[in-house]
Amino acid sequence: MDQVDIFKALSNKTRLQILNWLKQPQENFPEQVEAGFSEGVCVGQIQKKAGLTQSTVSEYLATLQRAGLVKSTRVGQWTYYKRNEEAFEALSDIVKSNI
Amino acid sequence: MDQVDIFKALSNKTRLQILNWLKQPQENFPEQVEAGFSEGVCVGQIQKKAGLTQSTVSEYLATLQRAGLVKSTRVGQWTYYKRNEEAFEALSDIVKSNI
DNA sequence: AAGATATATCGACTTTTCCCGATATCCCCA
DNA sequence: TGGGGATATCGGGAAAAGTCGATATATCTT
Repeated sequence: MDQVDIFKALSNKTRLQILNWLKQPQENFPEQVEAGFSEGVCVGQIQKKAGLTQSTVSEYLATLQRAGLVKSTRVGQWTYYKRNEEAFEALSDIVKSNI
Repeated sequence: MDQVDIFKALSNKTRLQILNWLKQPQENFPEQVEAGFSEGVCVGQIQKKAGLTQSTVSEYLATLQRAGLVKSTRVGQWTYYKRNEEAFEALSDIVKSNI
């Protein structure tokens, strides 16, 4: 994945919002209690909050994952997404000294 | 200028290259000697190196400037562009802690 | 004042992105 | 083992971005 694709993934208001929501899953996704948050938040919760269709949100999450910005875990019928913090640190360093 | 527009400005291989070239103007634009580099590099030099048309490069530089990533100075018939390093530091911080 | 040069803007066309509905796939459970 | 729920993928129409050639604007020179 090259830098252009990372920046493209970040070039969308909804995708930026999703990343931001995933910083505080407990606050932003109160409905998801039983499953805990260690694996992340499932697609349906994110979709509901984003107010876009399921297919759009699924595609957005795939885009973020291809860029390396989130990681996913499948548990039963659910896919949980969470931030990949290492990627943000690496990107921050790139912006600071390699662009 | 919001974050989305900054990331959009960075979502293009040529624009990333231009930003990178402007980190070392002396090395990357050896033809531009007489004018010095304190004000930056003029559009024509950047265009020649990018290998795209004048209108495209001019538009790219305008995009980078709207995003705050470069600054321009008009001197006679030339417009000199240089990096706005403060913007990169600010963006690095945003990526590290605000996205 | 006129021509030359540098840059910006405009109009058009192509490619990409956005976002949807429909459908397929995967997994659970009665 | 079949129905239902969660997610992924596909196909498409609308909007935006990429890129060009042509033209406009600004400035320098003579």
